[in-house]
Amino acid sequence: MAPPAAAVWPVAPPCEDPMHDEMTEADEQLYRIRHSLSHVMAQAVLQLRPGSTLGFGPPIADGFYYDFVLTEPLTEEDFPEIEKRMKQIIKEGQPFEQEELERDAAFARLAAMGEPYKREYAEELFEKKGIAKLGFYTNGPFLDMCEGPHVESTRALSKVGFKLRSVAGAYWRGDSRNQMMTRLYAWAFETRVELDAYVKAWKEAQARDHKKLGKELDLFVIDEEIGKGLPLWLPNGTIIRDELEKLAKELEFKAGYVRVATPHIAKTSLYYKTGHLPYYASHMYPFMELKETREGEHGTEEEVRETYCLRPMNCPHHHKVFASRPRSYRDLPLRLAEYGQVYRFEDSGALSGLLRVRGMAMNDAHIYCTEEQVKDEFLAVMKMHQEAYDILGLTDYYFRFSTWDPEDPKGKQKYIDDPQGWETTQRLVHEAMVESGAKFVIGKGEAAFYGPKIDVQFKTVTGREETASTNQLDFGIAERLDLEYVGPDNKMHRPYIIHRAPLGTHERFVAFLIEHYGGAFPTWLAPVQVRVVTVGERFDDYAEEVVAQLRGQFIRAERDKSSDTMGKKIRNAVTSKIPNILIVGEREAEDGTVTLRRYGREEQLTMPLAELQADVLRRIAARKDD
RNA sequence: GCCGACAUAGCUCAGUCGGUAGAGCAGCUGAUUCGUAAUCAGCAGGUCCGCGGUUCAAGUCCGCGUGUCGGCUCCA
Repeated sequence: MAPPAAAVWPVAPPCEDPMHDEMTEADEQLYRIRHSLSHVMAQAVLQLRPGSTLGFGPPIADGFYYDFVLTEPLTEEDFPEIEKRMKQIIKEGQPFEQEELERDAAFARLAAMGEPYKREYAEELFEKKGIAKLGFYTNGPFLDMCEGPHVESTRALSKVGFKLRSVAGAYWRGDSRNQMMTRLYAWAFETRVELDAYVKAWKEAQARDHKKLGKELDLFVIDEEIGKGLPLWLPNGTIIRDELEKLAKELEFKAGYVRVATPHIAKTSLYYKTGHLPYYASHMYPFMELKETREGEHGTEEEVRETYCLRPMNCPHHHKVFASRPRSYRDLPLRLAEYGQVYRFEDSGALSGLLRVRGMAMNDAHIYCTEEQVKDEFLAVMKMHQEAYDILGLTDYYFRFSTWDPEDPKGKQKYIDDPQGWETTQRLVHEAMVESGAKFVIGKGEAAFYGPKIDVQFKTVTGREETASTNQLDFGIAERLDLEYVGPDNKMHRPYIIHRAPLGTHERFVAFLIEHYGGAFPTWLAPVQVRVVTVGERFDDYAEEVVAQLRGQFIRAERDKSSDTMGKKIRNAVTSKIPNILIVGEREAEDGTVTLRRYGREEQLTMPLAELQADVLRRIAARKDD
C-alpha cells in the first residue's frame, strides 16, 4: 500500500479557509459567540418542538447552523418566535458550564440525554479517534455534547447581532444514506451594526446573481420543454460565449495547440475501454440502444445492437484523434483543443442556473507528452490560466490540489486502483505547482477518478464555492486505449496526458463573469458594444451612418430606433448596461462627430467618428476598457 | 435523488373569509422630436404551472405530478 498522499508530498500548511487569513483573536471570540448562539438556538427550538433530537451545530463563515430531527416541521414563519425565545434565553444570563467525562460516564450521560446522533458521534470519537474524555456543556436547561469553546454566559451575547436566515435539509453527516435532518442557518456577528451591514451587502449581492441578470440582459433561458439543466443561449449570451471562445483559441494558438472537432456521442464500448464506465455511469444520460433488424439467410430476423451514449467528457474522442496514426516522440507534445459539448446527468436537486447544468461546452484540450515534458507542459497550462484570468480581471479564487484518498471506503469505485500511478502523477503535479509559485491547498479525495487535479475554486455571489477551471494529469488511460509513440530509442512508450480547461465550461464560466462584472461587461465582451442615441429623429440618417461605419469595422453597434425621448433612450441603454453610448444631435451631425458616454462614468467626450472608432477598436483589441 | 419553500400577463408583483383576475414596467397604436436615467393618451395582453379531488362555486382548500429556488462542505 502506498502511504497517504498528504504524507508523501508535504506542502506548506494551508490555512483553514483559503479565502481568508488565519484565525486571529477577534475571530476566536466570534467563533465562541457563534458557537454559543447555536446552543441558544437549539434550546429555543427544543422549547418549540419538544422531543426533537440534535445533530451538529457548528459556527460557519457568517454565522452558525444547527441540525435537528424535528417532531414537527419548522418554516421561516417560525423564525420570529425562535428569535424571540433566543433573546429571552440571552436575557436570562445562563452560564455555560463545561464538564469532561470519561467513556462510561459519557455514555451514561448520553443515554440520559436520549440523543442518538450525539451518541453515534461519541462512539466514533472514542472508538476510532481514541479520545479519552468527552466534553459536555450546560447552559440553563440545555445540555449538549460539545467541544466548545463558549462564552461565559448567554449574557455575553446581549450585544451581538444575529438573524435566522433559512431552513434547509441536510443529511446526517452529509451522507445521503443517512437520516434527513432539518438545518436552521443563522447569520451572527459581534454587533448589530456589523450584522446589518452584512445583511445589506448580502442583499445587494443578490442583484448580481447570474440567474437574475441573465434574464434581465437576455443572455440565456432554461426551458422546461427542452429539459432541465439544458440552457438555451440567447443571441446576447451567445456573443459572450463566442468572445470567450475567440480568446481561448488565440491563447491556445500561441501556445502551440491544434484544434479538432469531434461528435457529441460515441459507442459505450469506447467508454468501457477508457474506464469511464462504470465509474461515471450514474452521471450519464441513459444510453441509446440501436436495434437493427436484418433479413437472415433463411428468412429469419437478426437483431444487431449498438449502444451509444451522450459523452460526459471529450477525452476518449481526443485520444482517438491521437491514435489516428502512429506518433513519434518528435510529434510531442501534441496539444489537441476543442470547445467540446458534453452532457452530464447531474442530480436534479443539484441543478442551478448556469452554474450546474446537464449540457455544457468545455474549454477542453488534451496534451500528450513524455514524462520529461509533463512538468513544463503543466507549468505552461498554469501560465495560460494566469493570462486568461488577468485579462478577465478575476482575482478572488484559489487553487486546490485535488488528490487521491487511498483510505476512501469507496476507493475502488471512486478511483483507478493503481497506487503507483497515483504516486507518480501526484509527485509530478506537486513539483509543477511548487515551481509555478502559485499558492494552493490540498483537497484530499477530490481527485478525478483517473488522476490528480488542480482545480480553481471560486465563490458565487450567493457564497457557494464552485470549481471554475481544472487541470488534470491522467495516467492509465494511455494503457487502456493502447496509446503510444515511438521514442528516440525506437521503442514504444506511453504518453502522459494532461487534461485542461482554463475557461472551464461556458455555462459556469459565463455565470461567474456575469456576477463578476455585475452584468456590465467590458466592451470586448458586451453583447451590444455601442448604442447610438439621437437627440431627435432629424438625426436618424446620421445615426445610421455612424452605425454602418462601426459595423463595417465589426463593432457591435446599433441605433435606438424607438420614438422615446432622449432621456428615456439613455436610461434604457444604461439599464441594459451598454458600455458605450453615442449621443448624436445637430452639433455632431454637422461636424461628423459623436458624443461618447461610457457606462458608469460621468464625463463625456465629443470627438470625430474616426477617433471614436479607433478608441473602441483599441479597447476591444486590448480586451480592456481603460 | 433527499428535505423545505415557492409557482398569477413577456418582467416584477398584488389578489382579504372560496364568489370566474389587477397594477407598474415591457409591447402595440397615435400624438410629441425633445441635448443627457422614465413625454402623453389609448389599446392589447391570462390554460392563475399541469392533472385530479372537495364544493352550488377553486387563483384561493386537499392530493399527485412538473419546474424553480435554498440546502444536503466547512465535522461535539
